[in-house]
Amino acid sequence: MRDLLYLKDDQIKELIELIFFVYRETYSDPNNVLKKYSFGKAHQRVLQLVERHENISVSELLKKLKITKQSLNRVLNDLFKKKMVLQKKGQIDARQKLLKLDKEGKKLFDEIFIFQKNKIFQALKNSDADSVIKFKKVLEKMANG
Amino acid sequence: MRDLLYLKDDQIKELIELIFFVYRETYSDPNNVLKKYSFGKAHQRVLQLVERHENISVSELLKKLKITKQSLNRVLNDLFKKKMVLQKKGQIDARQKLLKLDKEGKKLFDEIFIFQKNKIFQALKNSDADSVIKFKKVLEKMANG
DNA sequence: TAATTTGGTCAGTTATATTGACATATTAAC
DNA sequence: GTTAATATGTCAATATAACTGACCAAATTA
Repeated sequence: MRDLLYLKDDQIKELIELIFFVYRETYSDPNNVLKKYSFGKAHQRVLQLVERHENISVSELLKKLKITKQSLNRVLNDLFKKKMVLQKKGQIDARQKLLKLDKEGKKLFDEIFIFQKNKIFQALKNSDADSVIKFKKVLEKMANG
Repeated sequence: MRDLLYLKDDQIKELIELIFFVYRETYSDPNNVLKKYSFGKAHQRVLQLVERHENISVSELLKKLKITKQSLNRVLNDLFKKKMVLQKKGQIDARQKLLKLDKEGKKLFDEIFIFQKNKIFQALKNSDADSVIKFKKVLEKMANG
C-alpha cells in the first residue's frame, strides 16, 4: 500500500466518521414526505436511482443497490401500486423490465429533492466552486468500490 | 434559498447518489471480520465512535448515533460481553458511564480500520493533497445537519 | 424536597434486508 | 431445434437494526 504522506491515520478516521454523518444527514428521511405513502429509505433510494437512470433495467438497479432481487421486488411493487414507477418491456431484450418515474414518482422525487438540495445549499453556501468540484471528484473516486 | 450558480440540479443529484455509494463502500468491507463475533454495522459504528471519542458518555453517543437508547443498549451489552468496550463511572457526574475501547475492541477496531484505510488509499492514490483537504472540509460542512 | 438528568430494561412492532427453493419467459449457444 | 443461460418473479422463513411505549433507579440540580 503506497502511503499518502499528507493523510495521517487520525485524519482517515475522521474522514470515515464524516462519511457516516454526511450520508445520514443527506438521507435522513424527508420523513413526513415519505410517511405519507408509508415509504422508507429503500423506496427513496429506488426513486432516486430510477430518476437518475431513466429506463434502467431491474438487474442494473440490483447491481447499483447491491441487494437481493427479493428485497428489491417488495419495494418495487409498493412503488408500482402507488403509481410512482412505470415499467415497460425492453425492445431489444423482451425479458428486461425498464423502469422510469411515473407522474406521482416525479412529484415525490421533487418533494424529497427540495429538502436535500436545501440542506446541501445551506452547507455549501460559503464554499468556493473549486472546493465543491474537487469534493465531487474525490467522491467519484471513492464511489467505485 | 441563495443559489449556488456553479451547482446545477443534475450535479446535486449526482452528489446525493455519490454520497450513498461512498458511504456504502466505506462501511461495507469489514463484514467477515465482524461476523467472527456476530457483530454488525451497529457494533462497528459504536466501536468507531468510542475509538474516536475516548470516555464518551452514553448520552453523547446517543446524540451522535441518533438512535434510541434501547437500540444502543442492545449493541453496547454485546460489546461489554465480548470485552470490546470498558465502562467507568464519571468522576464529576457519577450517573454517567464513560466508555472506551478495551483490548479486544482495539484489536477489532484496527482490523476493520486496515480494510477501510486500504480502500481509501486505493481511491485517493492519484489525488493531490489540496483535493483531499478540500474534500474533507466540504464533508465537515455537510456533516452538521 | 421536587424536578431533571442519566442510564437501564421489558415487551411488542416495523422496515429492510437475508437465504433457499422454485417458476416462467426470452434469448443465446451448440 | 434442443439445451443452457439470462432476466425476472414469487413463496417462505429468518435476521438485524431500528422503532414505540411504559416503567424504574440513582444522581444531580433547582
